This record gives sequence, structure tokens and C-alpha cells, in this order.
Amino acid sequence: MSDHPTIAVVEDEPAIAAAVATRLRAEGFNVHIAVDGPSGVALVEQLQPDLVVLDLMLPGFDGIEVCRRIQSDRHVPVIMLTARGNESDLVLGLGAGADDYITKPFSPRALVARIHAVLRRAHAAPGSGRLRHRGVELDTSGRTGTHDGVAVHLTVTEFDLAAWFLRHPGVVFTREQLLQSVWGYPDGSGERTVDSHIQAVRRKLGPDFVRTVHGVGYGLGQ
Amino acid sequence: MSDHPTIAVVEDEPAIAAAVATRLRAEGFNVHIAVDGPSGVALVEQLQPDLVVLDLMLPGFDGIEVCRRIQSDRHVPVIMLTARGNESDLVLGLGAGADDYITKPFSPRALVARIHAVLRRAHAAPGSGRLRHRGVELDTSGRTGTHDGVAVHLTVTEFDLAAWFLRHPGVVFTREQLLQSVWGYPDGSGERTVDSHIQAVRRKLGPDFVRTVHGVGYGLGQ
DNA sequence: TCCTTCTTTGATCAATCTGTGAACTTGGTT
DNA sequence: AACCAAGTTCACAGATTGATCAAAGAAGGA
Repeated sequence: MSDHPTIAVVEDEPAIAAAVATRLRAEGFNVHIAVDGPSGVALVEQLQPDLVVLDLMLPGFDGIEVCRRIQSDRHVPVIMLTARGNESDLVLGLGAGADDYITKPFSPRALVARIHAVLRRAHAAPGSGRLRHRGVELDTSGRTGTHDGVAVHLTVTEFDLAAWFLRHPGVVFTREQLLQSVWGYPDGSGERTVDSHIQAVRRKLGPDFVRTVHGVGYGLGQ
Repeated sequence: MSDHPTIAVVEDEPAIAAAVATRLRAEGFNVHIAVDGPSGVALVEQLQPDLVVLDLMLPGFDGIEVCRRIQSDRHVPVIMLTARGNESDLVLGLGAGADDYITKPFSPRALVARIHAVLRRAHAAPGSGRLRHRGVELDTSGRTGTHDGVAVHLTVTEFDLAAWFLRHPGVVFTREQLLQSVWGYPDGSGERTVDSHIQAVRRKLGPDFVRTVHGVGYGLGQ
């Protein structure tokens, strides 16, 4: 992974989903897709993306419901896709916590523009650039880190891995989940890879920064 | 979650399924139906409903099997429909992970009451990942536990066992049922295994956390 | 292209957990 | 009270899982 923001697309029409995904990937975003409400919620909860692109009309339950569930714990920027310029849909969508909307049919270009706008706004928000925990501090805009006040050099993977833990305190992830969410790998990749980078992170940020849960995986140290 | 919970009904008799669905829809639930075991599992996986109403006798494979598969990844509240007031059916159903049961013939009114009761219970800790009972608290996302405020280390098996009891308060399970539901073993494994882990759990979470029912098995302490 | 740095992977060793039997204790019954 | 069945405790061998390391492979810059 990288500084490329992660985006979850929740859209039941495969053609639109694929088109959007392709375009966004070309823009350098990290894109994941869900095709209905429930799996959308699950995806967002698991992935913790930087932004969600959400169809208003979905099987399972609709986009507004998804939006509400997503926002329950903490704010994730949401852009709604609405079929028509229906004002009431729109108000509902924004009321549910969407940050912006775009009406179908839309040009990919327009969507990308909105995404950048929303991300810029979200990033301007306070606390976006710094992650702290114990003696560790990461600056996500500069991708630098310090341990007990001492600057440490972190490689891209190490930084993303550490940042992932800092963004999900208290949660334990399996190696496979980490490979999917931090690396973006489909699955089946070598699990030793995770171990190696955990080792590197521990060496640089302190042995207790990451906690091992035997038989399960890793989580942020308590 | 919306004020309209989604319910999956798995029932092979069309008359019963229709009657139940009608009544539940009248109550404002969002109802989906499957008519046999395999499609029931598929429905639940796809729909991720708030609750499942499950017939014990089904074509394909029976309700217990469905229940087990459903619960494999995460807990979904289940209410079992049993044809007769057969005690062994009942225990088995609860052993497989059902939250409540109701014997046919039942009044729609009774079913609705149970559904509300189960949903209330389930919502007490809505996905927050926290299970509480007396001085014990488990965090299912971090797989950590505390006893009277003191953090305790639980191994994977111990944690799963304790969590199982917390998710099924008031229900007593035989050792074999525990081996099947917590361990996932087919059957016939050593019953001392359960005892050993019960012992470990008691040592860590207090001797009264698990209650022994002589000649039957174990349940959450009252 | 070559060189440097980072990532991935397999092998090996160490730590931890699990399952099991035997001895011992408790509870229920006659 | 004596007896039998059931539950508890304990220790340890075997199995799993994690840590560490070295080296090959990939990516990127000079």
C-alpha cells in the first residue's frame, strides 16, 4: 500500500462498479467493491477506507441505511450516487451523513474531482495527520515516525502496517486480514511476510508496539 | 440498524412460511424466505439478517446443520421452530447455537414476542464486540478479557469457550455439544478436554463464571 | 546498466497451547 | 455409611504457532 487512499465502492450494478473501479485505480486509488448493503457495511468496517462511494439504491438495504451504519462509530467520508436528481433522496442522503453526492449518469472525471475535493476537506480536518500511541508518533502526511522522540526511518510497508494498527486500536487482525487490508493482496500470500514486517516494526517502534495473539494474529499493543 | 430489522425465515412448509412472513411483515419486519437448508445458509450469508427463524426439520440438511454453518463466522440470533416438544431436539437446537425456540403449533403472536425478546438481547451489545457478565468482560475484537477489572490472558480456546457461554446465557451444554460448537469437532473427542479448559477459564475468570450441572454439562454461572 | 534498498520467502529453532490419562475429590443414591 | 458415577485437578508429550535469520527476488534511482 502507499499514500494512495483506499476507497470502498458499494454498487450493485456490475457495469458501473467496474467502470468506477477501473477509473479510480487508474487515478492511483486503492479500490474495493461490495455489491449490496450488508456486504458494503462489512467491507467498510473491515477495510476502514479513506472514502466510500455509495449507491443510494441497493439490494439488502439501501444506501442511506448503509451510510447510517457506517457512520455509527466514526466518520468516514461518503459520496452518494443517486439515480436521479431527486431532491428528497438527496436530502436524506446528506442527512444520513453523506459528504457529497453525484447524480447518475455521471462522468468518471466528475466523480474523481468530487473524491479529491472530499478527501481534501477530510484531510484538512484536525488530527488527520498525526497518529499517536505510547511513545510512538506517526505523521501520515510526511510518512515519518518517531519512537520516544527519536526519529526512525520506516519503509513504506512498515509505515502502513504501523499506521493500520494505530488506526484500529484494540482490534486484532489475522495475517490474512492484514495482507488484504494493508498490502491489498487477494489472499493466499505468504504469511511469513507479515511476520517479517512485524519484526521490523517492533525493532523500530519498540517490542510492545505490536501485540501477538497466539493462534490469531496481531494487534496494537495495549 | 433501522427500526425495521431484517429477518430470514427458513421453513419448507409453504403455508407456515407464508403465514409467518405475513405476520412479521405486518409487524414491520423485513422478511425473506428460504425453503431448504442449503438455500437457507446462502440466504443468511447473503442477507446478513438481524435474526433467523429456522425450522428444525428441513430438506437438504436439517436446521441444526444450518444453525451451525450460520454461526461459523459470527453470531446471528436464531429462533428454532421445533415440530414437537421433544426435549432432546430442544437441547440439540440450543446446543447448536440457537438463542430461543418455539414448538409447533405456535401462535404468530408468540413468535413475534420471542423475536422482540431475542433482538433486544442481541442489541444490548450491538456489534460493539463487548460481552459482559458479572465481573467478567470480553472484548471480541481484541480478544482480551478482564476479571473484576484486571486484564487476564486467555488462550484462543479459553476465549472462545467463555464467549460462547456469554452469548448463550442460561443455557446448559453437554460436553459433546461444546466440542461441536466451540471446537468444531465432529464428535467422539475426549471429554476431558472440555473439563481442562473449563478449569482454565474458571481459574482466570473466577470459579463461578461457569456453572456445573451434574450429569448434564456446563452453563454460564447465574 | 549497476547498485542500493526493500520485500518476500523458506528453513530452523523457540515458545506456547492443546489434548489426554490417571489420580483424586465431590455429589448423589441405596 | 458405603458405594458408584461424575467432576476436578494435574502433569506432560505432541502438535501448533511464532520468532528469527539468511538469502533470493523485485523495485527504483544514479
